Amino acid sequence: MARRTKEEALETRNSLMAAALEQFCEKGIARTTLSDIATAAGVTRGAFYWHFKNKAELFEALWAQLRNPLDELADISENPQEPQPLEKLRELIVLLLQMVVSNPVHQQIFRLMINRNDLDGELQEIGAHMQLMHGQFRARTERILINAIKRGQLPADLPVELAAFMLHSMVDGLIANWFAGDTRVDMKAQASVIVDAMLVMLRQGFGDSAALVAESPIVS
Amino acid sequence: MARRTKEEALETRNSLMAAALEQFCEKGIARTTLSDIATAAGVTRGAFYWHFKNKAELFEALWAQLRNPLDELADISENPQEPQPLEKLRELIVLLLQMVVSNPVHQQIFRLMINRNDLDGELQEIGAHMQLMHGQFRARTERILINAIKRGQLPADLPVELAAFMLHSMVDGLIANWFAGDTRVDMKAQASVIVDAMLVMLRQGFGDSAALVAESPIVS
DNA sequence: TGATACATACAAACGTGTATGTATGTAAAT
DNA sequence: ATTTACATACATACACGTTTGTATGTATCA
Repeated sequence: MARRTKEEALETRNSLMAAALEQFCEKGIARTTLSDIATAAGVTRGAFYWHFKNKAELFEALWAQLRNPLDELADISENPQEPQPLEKLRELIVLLLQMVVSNPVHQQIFRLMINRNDLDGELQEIGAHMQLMHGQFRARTERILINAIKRGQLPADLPVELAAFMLHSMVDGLIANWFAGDTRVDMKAQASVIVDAMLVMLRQGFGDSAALVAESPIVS
Repeated sequence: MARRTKEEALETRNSLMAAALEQFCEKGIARTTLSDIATAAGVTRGAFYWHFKNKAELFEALWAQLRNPLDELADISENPQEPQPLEKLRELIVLLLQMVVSNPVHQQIFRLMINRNDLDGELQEIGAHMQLMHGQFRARTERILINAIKRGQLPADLPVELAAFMLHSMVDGLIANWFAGDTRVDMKAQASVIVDAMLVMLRQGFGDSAALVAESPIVS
């Protein structure tokens, strides 16, 4: 077979990207070959090289699509006038956790971000970009925490940098470990419980009294 | 040059392993070639193939050494008679965090464990083994939590599985994010503060009152 | 008829594994 | 104490499979 109509060509291009995404998530970017992608898409490498210069260009196109949901998510709660910043933060993290475990597209995004370490050569820029988004998320969390402090919803002496780092690390770890599959935890159902516990940590975990917790009996 | 004395041969073997470990941590296992290792060790691939069958065998030898510190760490607090399990858990996690940021050997271990996803082919067994150690750590945490509940140091209605999952995820995330380098947090100095906050979360984060935290003002 | 949308064929690079060469240590024979 | 014989500890060279990139062929759309 040979030349198709424009729509059919677009279809094969989309097939290539979809197949690539799937394989990237399964085996990682480095270990999926162009033949893998082409075969999975039902074409040959010829088709691939017609639509893309190389694997890096395809991944850039992929990432340009995939980052949209993340960008949207990031924009949700960036309002310094928000009267209930802590509640908004709660909703944001719950939403994030639930999306990751239920929405396959988001699963793919986060799988790629978790394995962003194997981005070499021309893909390093994208890896740096992921790193940047990662950092922006933390900065955003910090701003929300500061806003919450201003509004008396978090203690004034909360170490903001540290707290944001811990929050962010915990979310990352939860997602990564859920992906690793060593969990019998139903994260979709428990997301609220998880985030509530995190917020309690923010509100009561950093005072002077916190240091004595391990030694004393519970007060209930 | 050719045949050396036995001691010199052992030296080159050690050089190969040390060079390999360094490269593995830098570029990942998959992306370091046998030439990389040999060159970094100041020899050729001939020397490599004399001492090791292939990259997998070298990594197995490496891991056999590196897992020792982890095994020791795991054995520390496995005592059901421990009267202060929560305090022991606190010490364990603080120790873990501080070791990771200060001890280069432990850094290498955890770098390898974090990137255990790129273990393919013959190395999958080791990847599975790492996964297993990972799971055992969580099981151990669960047992400590149960012991702490028995001794009235944690609330009886604590969801043990979930709490252990969260603890574990947070530690993983902290280490991974600290490695990622996007942190101005001095984790060695703050380790105590971090773990104290985590324990507050365990003690007070899972009750019915926790769900209302985001909406109410702080009580201080 | 010419540009398009591929498939096919080919060349080059890279990494692995193995076969071979070789100088040296080492133990036994003399 | 030498010499001899062999195992050792590598370096070098080659054969192979795999992946990439490109060049070419070709049917079809427009």
